[in-house]
Amino acid sequence: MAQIARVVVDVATRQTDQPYDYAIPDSLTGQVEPGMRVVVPFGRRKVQGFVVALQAQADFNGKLKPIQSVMDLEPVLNPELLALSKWVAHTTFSFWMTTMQTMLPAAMKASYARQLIRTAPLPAAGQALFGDRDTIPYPETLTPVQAKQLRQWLQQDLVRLEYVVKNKARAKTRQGVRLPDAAKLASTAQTLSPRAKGQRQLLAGIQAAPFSGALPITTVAKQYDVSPSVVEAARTAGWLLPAVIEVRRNPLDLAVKRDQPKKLTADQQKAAGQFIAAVTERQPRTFLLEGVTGSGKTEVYLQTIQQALNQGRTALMLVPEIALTPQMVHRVHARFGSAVAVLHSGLSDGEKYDEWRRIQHHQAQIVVGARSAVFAPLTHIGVIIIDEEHETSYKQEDSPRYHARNVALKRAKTFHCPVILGSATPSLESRARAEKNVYTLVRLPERINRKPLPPVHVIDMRENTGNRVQPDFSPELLTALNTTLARHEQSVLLLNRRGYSTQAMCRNCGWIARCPNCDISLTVHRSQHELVCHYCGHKEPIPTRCPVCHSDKIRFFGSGTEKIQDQLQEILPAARILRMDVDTTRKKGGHAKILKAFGEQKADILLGTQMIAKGLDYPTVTLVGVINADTALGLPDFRASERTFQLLTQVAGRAGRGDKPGQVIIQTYNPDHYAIQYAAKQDYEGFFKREMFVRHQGKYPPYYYTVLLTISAPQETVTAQEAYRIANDLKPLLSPTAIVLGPTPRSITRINNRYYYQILVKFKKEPALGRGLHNLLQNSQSLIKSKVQVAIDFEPQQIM
DNA sequence: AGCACGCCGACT
DNA sequence: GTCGGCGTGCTC
Repeated sequence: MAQIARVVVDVATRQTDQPYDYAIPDSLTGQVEPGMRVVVPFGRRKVQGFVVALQAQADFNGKLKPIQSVMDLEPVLNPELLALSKWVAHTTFSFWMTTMQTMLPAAMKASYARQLIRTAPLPAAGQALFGDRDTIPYPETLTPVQAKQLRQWLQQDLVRLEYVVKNKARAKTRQGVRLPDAAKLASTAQTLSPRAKGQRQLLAGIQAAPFSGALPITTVAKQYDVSPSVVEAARTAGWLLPAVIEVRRNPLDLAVKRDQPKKLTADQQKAAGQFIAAVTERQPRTFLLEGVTGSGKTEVYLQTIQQALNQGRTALMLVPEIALTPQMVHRVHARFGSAVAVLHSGLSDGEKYDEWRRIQHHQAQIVVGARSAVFAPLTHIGVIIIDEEHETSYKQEDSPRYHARNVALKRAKTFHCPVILGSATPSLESRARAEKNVYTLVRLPERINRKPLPPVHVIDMRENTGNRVQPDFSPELLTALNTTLARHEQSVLLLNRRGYSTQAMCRNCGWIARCPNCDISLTVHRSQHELVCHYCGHKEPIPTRCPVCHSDKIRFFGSGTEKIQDQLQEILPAARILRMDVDTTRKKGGHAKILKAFGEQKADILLGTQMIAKGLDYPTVTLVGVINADTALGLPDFRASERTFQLLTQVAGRAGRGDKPGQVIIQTYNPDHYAIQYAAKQDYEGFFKREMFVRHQGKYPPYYYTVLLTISAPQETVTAQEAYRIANDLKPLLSPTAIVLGPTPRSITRINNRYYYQILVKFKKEPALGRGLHNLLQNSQSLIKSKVQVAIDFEPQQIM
């Protein structure tokens, strides 16, 4: 008989990252299962914990405390997810508790409260504190005098301190009614006042055609053609019984018009055929679907999903957050209706919780969502699709630093199902695996409409710099913008830099506005009348005089989207310009709103950061302009070329999707750079070969694995010291083929008054490294007192 | 993460 | 003497 529960507690630290044994009290026998949340005493407090196993015997040699209560009626993590959470924790060097919480909707994260309970009469000061209540929330602020008093009362047992674990997750409910038994209903006819006309009508209606179960008041009113207040009255009178109804907060418009599978082109058919066979035969294979923009990947996905459903299986489809547009969601929804659950950041916590529950209760067989949807509680998965697989947003940047692609591959192995990775510009890692036949390469080389890709002009911005009236616009781009405008067609302009200006500088003495907390200059946000730090969020007013030399010659350098918008408006006064960046899309739905306005042709030019490059599919766009293709190229990251190529290729694909021919203009100071050259030719395979050579030379992925250690502390000397110590501890663990770069200060060494140093390890095969890194974290406890933090990132996406 | 325990300097 | 400063170590 299992009397012991092993519980991982909600205290995310290295020391407590392990299961603790708890006794299952008699009152809870049979109610505790692995994967359930429980409330347990931990030290003096009460905390939430996850039951990870049941045992007959305790591992712990001491007195066990009992579980206080069980938070769930059924496990929130099924055995597959429980095992997966452990695997993710281990492979990403994060806490088990954290990975389990990551799998659940935010609404299920516990919140904690302390409360004071009066157990005996208190002196006057206590009366003031408690008033006429015996239980009060723990006061937010206490004066030293109050604190001292409270301590005394606690010691004298006049007051008790209690810890409460709160479960935030609540299904949304509505007031409803259900029917009493037939006899009661029949007797009501006599007791009802003759003047209660409405209630009589309702009663007659119900007797003629009774409803079953519980229905919302409004539904009943509508069904029997009475006013809701009549139903309300019937409930108050007691002949309709009150009921609480769980309603689904509804993120999808359920009244969507259903569509049918489309006829596939020969290429699509060939691809879909392979996927469908793999789904049917339950092969745990990974496909890399390399398809140019507009080649109809989505239709292939949808038909593959259909096959999974036909087989009685479920399907998981991951899409980058930014591409999870209403258009995209609508498409899947139109095909599969209410079998689809959508998980993305646009939903409220409550909505996410509801969607999650629908999946858990098998009411949804298809999940479409961003990164974290990879943990959706689906069972019997028949296929996993990752669209735009090269997107860096599939890697979570903070702990747990998991890559959705790796998690998907792991789950696919468990479920014996295929994974389809789709992209027009696959990541080098994936494309290289296809080269080695680890993945099966499938190509969709042509656009569905057979339209050629639009011509791309690369403009050398080094020429005629001095002569240009508008330093940010080449004559070619201006002409194209003008003619497009004249033809009443739409343009998309990409500038990967938000704000107004990247620098505010004094022309007299050279002073530059810098962030007080970070080693970076402040960005000018003119509409906000502020200087903003894009790293820590620090804000200050724009100075009118130089704080050093007091001159008024403060000038702004480096153009951001705000400034370009101003300039553009000046050059093209007639143009209606929409700006889309983090600043204009911060509000919920802001993103969709701008896209909708542009789609309805309420603007001529859409100017924005890289978010405009993804998922935007408007046939009316005939001009795509890239104002500065070099922003990403200059970064000290080995993926700079890959990023640039992907971004340019993607944004170029936005032009000429309709009947009218499109064109693309790329402005650059590096016109000869291969990333720009291959992007202009839309030649992925060419770029792949060239970049593979570069990576081989530099000993970078996909030829080598990478692990990035980031060491940070409030003092730079401490940070450097610890970084060197860690590097020295690490080196003896490695074989001679491994390469250790650093420690080096990060390019922005100080952010939010913490200094960052990093160590990059490149290796091919290091069996001892994983263990070594885990030990390192284990021992890093000693670093806590000097406020040193160590973060380990396996296969980092950002190396800066 | 909290919280207790414990060991030292500054006060009612 | 004791109150409270924070350094150290534990929580089944």
